[in-house]
Amino acid sequence: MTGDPTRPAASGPSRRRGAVLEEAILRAAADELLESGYPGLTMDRVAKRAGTNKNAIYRRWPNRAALGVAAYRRLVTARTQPPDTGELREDALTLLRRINCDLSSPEGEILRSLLSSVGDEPELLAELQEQAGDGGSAAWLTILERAVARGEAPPEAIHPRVATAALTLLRNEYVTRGLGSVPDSVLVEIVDEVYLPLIRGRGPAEG
Amino acid sequence: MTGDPTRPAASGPSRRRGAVLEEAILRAAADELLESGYPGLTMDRVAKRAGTNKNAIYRRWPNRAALGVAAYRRLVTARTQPPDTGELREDALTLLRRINCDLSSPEGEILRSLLSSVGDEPELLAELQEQAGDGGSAAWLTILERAVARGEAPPEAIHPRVATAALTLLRNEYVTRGLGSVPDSVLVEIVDEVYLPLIRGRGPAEG
DNA sequence: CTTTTAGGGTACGTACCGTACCTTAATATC
DNA sequence: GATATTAAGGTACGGTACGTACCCTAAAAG
Repeated sequence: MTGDPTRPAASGPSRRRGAVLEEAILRAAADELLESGYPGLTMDRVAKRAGTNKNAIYRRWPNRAALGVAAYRRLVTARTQPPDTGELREDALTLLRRINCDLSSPEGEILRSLLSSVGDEPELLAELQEQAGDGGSAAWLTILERAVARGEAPPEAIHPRVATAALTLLRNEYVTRGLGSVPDSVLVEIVDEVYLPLIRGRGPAEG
Repeated sequence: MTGDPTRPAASGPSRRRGAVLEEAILRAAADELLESGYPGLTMDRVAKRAGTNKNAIYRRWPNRAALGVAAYRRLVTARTQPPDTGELREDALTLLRRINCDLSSPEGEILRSLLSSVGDEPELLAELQEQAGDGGSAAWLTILERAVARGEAPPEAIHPRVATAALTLLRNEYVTRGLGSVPDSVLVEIVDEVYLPLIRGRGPAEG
């Protein structure tokens, strides 16, 4: 095990600098995140894995939490494209299933542990939320707007808090139940018993 | 500063045992929680504050998280009695304001940090949830049932996930926004834009 | 070629968890 | 009342990890 693909085959003392080194550190940190989760992410191991030392890390990120957030960003590249099935119920379910899948994946667990560990650093928290939770907010508004255009939902339904209500309830399941993924029946229940009735209830009040 | 009110004025070597010592430890841990929050709760400091040593603690609780949960229990004694204003909207707002108050209190912050730190220990998590979040679930069902009895809400509205939807949205605000309390306008919005429309929408579908 | 910048190596200081070991006081048992 | 047992006190330790300091050296800038 002498060949380290991340370094140019130590023929001579080739020392990485700047962006190259930064990338190597982030790669190492992201790999550690995947293997051990955020609680298992240690500065020493990241430094070792990146083939550098803690100095280089602390020159770029002030502490472990900041590195964790930065490394997590490398893991989540996919942007959530809103589905378009022609029916609001199907759109909502699809979106919810997708998010459930994301949240129950290893990356999702990492995200959750990160979220819980940076609660006292608002900057990092905001950065995380930007990448994860609220990124989906736009998608929910989109499917709702399409439903309105089809006449499937009243225009009064278009409201950020309403649009993302299903997402919020799903997130709550994760907070409440701890580990593992949320069963599909719960997703269906959220859509049929809460989300759709809510949309309906925001229409013009019946006599 | 020689007088320590928690110990009988070291006249002779009076050694506390059993329940007395346990209470002293829990008091010390609860005080530390209030002063420094859960992240600042350390076994050494609790031992010192209780006038004992870590041995006595570890003989009772297996680790720091368990002690934290046990100590938190000492801080939350009040049980949530459901309001009864005669109107669903007022009941919901009152309940929501009460919970907002609880969550934004120092105890609420402790609860949140605890919740985030014991995510991997399902037993402790369940114990915490029992004391805090789901304790309110019954209250929400109660005010909803009363509204149904008054003819203010359709009987179909009685559903656990529906009843606690407002609570869930409020909790989400805390998770999303980090520190501080949630402004009252948000509570009103949750009730008027989500909770009440949801209740209405679960009535018999019009035309 | 010299100066500046930034990475490498390493050793610390500190904090904290959880454990081990022995001593000693308080209770239980005879 | 004497003795055995239980549990608390005191203390030191091993282990881990964060964050810092120092000095040396390679790479880039001038």
